[in-house]
Amino acid sequence: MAIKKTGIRAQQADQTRARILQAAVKVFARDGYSGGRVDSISKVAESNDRMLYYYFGSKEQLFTCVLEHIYEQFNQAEGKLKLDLAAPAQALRELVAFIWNYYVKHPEFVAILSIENLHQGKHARQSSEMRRLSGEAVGVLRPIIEAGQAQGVFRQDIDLKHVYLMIASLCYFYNSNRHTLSSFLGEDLSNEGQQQDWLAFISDLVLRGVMPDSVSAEGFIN
Amino acid sequence: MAIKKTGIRAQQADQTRARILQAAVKVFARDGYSGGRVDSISKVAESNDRMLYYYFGSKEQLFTCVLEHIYEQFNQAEGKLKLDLAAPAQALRELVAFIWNYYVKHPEFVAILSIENLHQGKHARQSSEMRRLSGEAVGVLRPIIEAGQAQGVFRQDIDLKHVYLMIASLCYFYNSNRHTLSSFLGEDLSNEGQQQDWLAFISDLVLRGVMPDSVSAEGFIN
Amino acid sequence: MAIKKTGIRAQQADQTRARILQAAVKVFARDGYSGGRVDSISKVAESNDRMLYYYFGSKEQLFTCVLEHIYEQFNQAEGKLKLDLAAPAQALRELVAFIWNYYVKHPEFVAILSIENLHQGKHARQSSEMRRLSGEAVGVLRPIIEAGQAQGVFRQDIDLKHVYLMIASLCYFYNSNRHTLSSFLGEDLSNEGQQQDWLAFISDLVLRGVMPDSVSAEGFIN
Amino acid sequence: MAIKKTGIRAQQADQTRARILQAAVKVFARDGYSGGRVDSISKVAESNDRMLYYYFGSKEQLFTCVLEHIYEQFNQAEGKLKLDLAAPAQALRELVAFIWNYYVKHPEFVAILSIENLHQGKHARQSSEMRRLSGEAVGVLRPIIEAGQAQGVFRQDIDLKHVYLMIASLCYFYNSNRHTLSSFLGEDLSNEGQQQDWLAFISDLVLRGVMPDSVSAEGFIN
DNA sequence: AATGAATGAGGGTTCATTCAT
DNA sequence: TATGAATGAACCCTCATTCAT
Repeated sequence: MAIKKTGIRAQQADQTRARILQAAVKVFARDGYSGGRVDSISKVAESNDRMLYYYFGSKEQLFTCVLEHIYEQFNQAEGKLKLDLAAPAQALRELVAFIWNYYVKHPEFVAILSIENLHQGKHARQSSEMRRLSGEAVGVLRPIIEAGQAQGVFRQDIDLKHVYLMIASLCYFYNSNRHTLSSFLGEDLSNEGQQQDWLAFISDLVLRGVMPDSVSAEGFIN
Repeated sequence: MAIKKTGIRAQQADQTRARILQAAVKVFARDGYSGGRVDSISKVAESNDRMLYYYFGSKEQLFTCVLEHIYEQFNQAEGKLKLDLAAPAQALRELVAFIWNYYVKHPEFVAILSIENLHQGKHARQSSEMRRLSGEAVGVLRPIIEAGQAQGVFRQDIDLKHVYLMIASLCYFYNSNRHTLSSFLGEDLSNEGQQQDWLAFISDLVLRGVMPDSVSAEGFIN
Repeated sequence: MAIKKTGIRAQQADQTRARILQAAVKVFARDGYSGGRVDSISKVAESNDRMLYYYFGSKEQLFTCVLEHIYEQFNQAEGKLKLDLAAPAQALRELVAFIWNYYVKHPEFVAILSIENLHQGKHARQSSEMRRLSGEAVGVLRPIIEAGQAQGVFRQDIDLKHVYLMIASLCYFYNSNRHTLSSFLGEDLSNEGQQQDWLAFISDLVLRGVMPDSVSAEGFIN
Repeated sequence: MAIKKTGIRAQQADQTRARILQAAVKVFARDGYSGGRVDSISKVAESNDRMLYYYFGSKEQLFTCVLEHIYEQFNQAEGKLKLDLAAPAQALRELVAFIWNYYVKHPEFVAILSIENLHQGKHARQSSEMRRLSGEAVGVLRPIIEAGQAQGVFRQDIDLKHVYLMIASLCYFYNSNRHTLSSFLGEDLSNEGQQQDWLAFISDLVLRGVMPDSVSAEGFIN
């Protein structure tokens, strides 16, 4: 990896690998792990079964790579966020919006994470790459909270982990379970208006969650 | 179903059916839909493949029955809740606690719902029984909120659906994604202390979510 | 096994099992263990792959059954031998002739044994049935030798195992290696005349091997 | 081959070829022809699949080369034997001991020959090199027998081919089938004591096989 | 009501081999 | 000379399902 490959063949090889990986993301997200057929993946990738084993060893290892891949992509996107720590509440709102939008626009990210959890997180547990990637789950969140606390606009007794879970819950569940929810609630949660409303709601809610009791969420921001 | 069966043979038959259904809940929750083998189910049920087809027709129909079954169970449990509408905040806290505890104690409920969503809710959509069962998703929640609004302790501009989603999100996600979350956060979310902390946090948060801005959550309740 | 199966279905089932077993003998003998395709076997048996697994569990277990089967057949045939212990030399000649003829007429027996040895006898070692069947490898030979010793026509210092190995070697190798031998010796060992000559030779040789030094083999018999 | 290659590149090439050949001997002997994977061979040879095809064309041709190779090695070893034709019985004993020891020390030779016979000797038949190498299968044996006959210590009516087969049978079978034999006889034939006893036994037996009836085997030699 | 026997299609995986550089 | 990339066919085996009793 350190040494850059050159030559047309090597480049094509990288492309083949990449195509298979992307196809796997798509197929696993659509059909689950067991349901995701090796054959389907290689067809979507316009390659053949054998190459999948050539590059990834097995279906299981491929899934692990998929997991690493989607997480890396998420991390990259998150890394590009430019948040103004001088305005912690605003920064927090923007982070919530980012996460929400990422989940909405990347249903495969949500699906793959759900699949992995149905498998008790066994792939994530076995992957050292995953441990590296997840090292700073709260990495972006932490400075915001600390800045808010320093300014006195956030409560001092906040558990960072709780804030993280709160945001993730509110963004994830709506998307991961939108099908049964739409059935049960009798409303199409995929509708954009609904989505906007929900984002507004959780955005406020998160702020309420971190702010001192006497301070109004809306009031403060404006 | 409506007509009660009698006789030993009929009872045995019902027992066989019930054993298969419970085995299916267990196996699907553990292995997913594709991964859940008809064979495994009949073995766990101490029956044989053929009976599964005899009673349920197909794997797919069996899964639909499983879905209906777990939802019916949840509804029954929820129906037993005795909430004091005279104290809406307290009632809301109790509802949150109930849902949280139900998810914690019935991981198969959470798993099966996740599976169904990975399948785009197709079984739920096709089942009229499901539509009936889900008819009143917000049925328990509605009177609480209305009572709170009548008393002036809850905001008037609350969207019932948002409250429902908020509670469900905060209870569900922690459980459904606890494996990857434990990895990422570096803490075991299955730990009981962690669970208690989280319940306390979301319990407050939900109240903050429904109360007028100037009223403190803790303050009001106590 | 103890309870005799009845009914047409059960009989057909036994036949199916038997057909697969016989086909397996044939195919393994022809193509070796790795070379013997599950598919070929089920085709020869006029059945299908699935039944092979239904009855035998795996290719490996099927091979073990084949091993047991051919050995059982051999034992049965050997058991039918009626040897006159009053004439030990003659009895020994008849035993040699029987073994020789069995190997000639059952090349699959020879082949399967060779295959098993190329696999270091792992199937035989793991099969309790094989241990039972092989329990009396020298069972038929022993009384002959003891009778000969009692009559003073066989040497007293004979190692039963050596006699067994001598006979088996001389009968087996000619058949097991006839292809390369035919090439190397420039003569077709499958030719019946050659076979007769060899049988006569080894028949004498075996007698020479067990008789006291001063007694001529041919002389004594005639 | 006739023209000696020179230069470092050429030498390396020869070494690669030799490594592959030796690896093939090892792998085929261990796993059989079908079971012997091209991949395993190239790995053992610390080379790669492609080189195997570069040097040998195909798996089948490689096996043929293996066959030729092991036979050549045997011939070379046999050629180094210095036998005293003035003492034919002693010479015959030494030849038996040589063959026995060669088989014991070269189980791969025995294995590969067995494999080739399971394949009906097709590779040997197609190889002109094999025909050349096997040209004088009885080449070493013939002068011994003729010398013995001339001295009157061996029978006149001996079939050279029978003597060859007798020796080969008695040496080969014990080794080729030692796994099942050990199982069946309940004794470990790989044990050195057992081997020595057997060599003594067959050594005497072979002499008995070639000597006139009235002459004792042991008596004569000593 | 219950169950052994049977099946075709397809599961993940590996095979020997060839291409292109 | 040497090697990564690629392939189609076939491997052993298991799937959900149905038949016949």
